[in-house]
Amino acid sequence: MPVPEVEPGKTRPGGRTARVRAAVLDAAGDVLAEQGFAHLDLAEVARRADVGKTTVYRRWGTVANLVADLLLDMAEQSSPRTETGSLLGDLTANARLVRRTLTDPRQGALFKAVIAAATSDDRTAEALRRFYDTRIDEWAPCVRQAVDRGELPPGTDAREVIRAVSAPLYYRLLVGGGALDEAAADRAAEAAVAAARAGAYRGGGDG
Amino acid sequence: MPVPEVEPGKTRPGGRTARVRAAVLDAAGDVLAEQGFAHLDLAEVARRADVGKTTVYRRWGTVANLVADLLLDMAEQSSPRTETGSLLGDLTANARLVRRTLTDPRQGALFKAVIAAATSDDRTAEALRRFYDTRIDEWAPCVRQAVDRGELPPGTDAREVIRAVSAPLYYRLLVGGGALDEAAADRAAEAAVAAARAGAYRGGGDG
DNA sequence: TCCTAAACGATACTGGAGTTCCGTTAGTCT
DNA sequence: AGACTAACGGAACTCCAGTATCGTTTAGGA
Repeated sequence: MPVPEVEPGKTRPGGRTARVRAAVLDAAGDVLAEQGFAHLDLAEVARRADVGKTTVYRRWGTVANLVADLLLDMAEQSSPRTETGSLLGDLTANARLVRRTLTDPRQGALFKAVIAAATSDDRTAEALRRFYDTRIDEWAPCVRQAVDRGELPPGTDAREVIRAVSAPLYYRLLVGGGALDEAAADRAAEAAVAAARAGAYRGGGDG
Repeated sequence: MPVPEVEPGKTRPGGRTARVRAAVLDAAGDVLAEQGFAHLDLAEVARRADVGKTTVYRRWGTVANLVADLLLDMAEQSSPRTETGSLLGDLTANARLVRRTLTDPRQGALFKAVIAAATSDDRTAEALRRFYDTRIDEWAPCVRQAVDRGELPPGTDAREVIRAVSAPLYYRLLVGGGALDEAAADRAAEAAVAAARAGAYRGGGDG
């Protein structure tokens, strides 16, 4: 792959360039959701996006790059966090949001595909890590508030608690083990709260 | 793909056939561990296994099939569970075993690859699910013993507790969020015990 | 030990993913 | 408005993963 001095789309990001990017990312999402990461080929994405095959190969080049860009695009659309006043309420809201996302036909398949891509490409893995860092940062404050209220022991690692809510849901999505229903989401939140109360997440990073 | 009436390797499983299977699975594991699921091609596996390319395509046909067979092979080698007498001790032992497996260069990469393959192929997903069912069944008894001892509330879903130990470790392996060190393993076990004590895993399936 | 055919493997072939070339379209700047 | 060139896109090409063919080896049974 001949590396261009400046990658396309940077010096003239407006108009057509932006339209092409949007169309390609949209089509890529569709294909990933329908067929999974393994059967994704850029030619088909180009066809669906009504865009020249050459363009897709020039701007993204590999499946991994395309997926990484898709992830970047997804990270920009943030869904606001709800505040219920109690830790269990907040984490349950988070767990249900995650569950709803993962069980949505398009989004769920997309996440599976993105995670699969990240297992064999370092740049995609990095993009994925950043995506979740952003998401987790949005929710961490509710844990810190709980610490301030005295619901949780001081020194509790807020981000670790948020991850603890998601972990069992992703586990079900990727390796199985029961339905990904609302009861599972509620249980994930409940378990995270119980573990945090018991001090299992003390001592980590930020408090 | 012309489906044969009887798939190769079933009517004459001895001698050469078995040697070929072992060599191919071994080579496949190496390639998966080194390059990941995305860049796996059967021709290279054949080359490494010192086996005809035709043979690999005839017996396995697709990457997903090969990975599923590899998984079947892995499921047969069971590592015995240790008994420490306390729930936290048992689950910590389990968490550390899982962590050691996932951080081992070959095994860890292999698990990543297998999970990635399962995201886009139903048969691989089914094989993966069975693999974990077996593993989890091996460890579930220690939770039931804890229930009998009165350490956990009656009605606790044993398999769900075991999954709760693994979930955060797999989450770290696949989507990131901190090092996969022994402290993380110990924390996973501690959190699972705390959540189980609080009754977060009551009401599920077997008790 | 000998026979049958299951399974292997070397070789040649094919289709399509990814690349290159070059002409066309249209964003951006003055 | 006009010039400049970034970015797009059609078409032809390359290369190799996956397939087909057919002869060779060897497992399993008599």
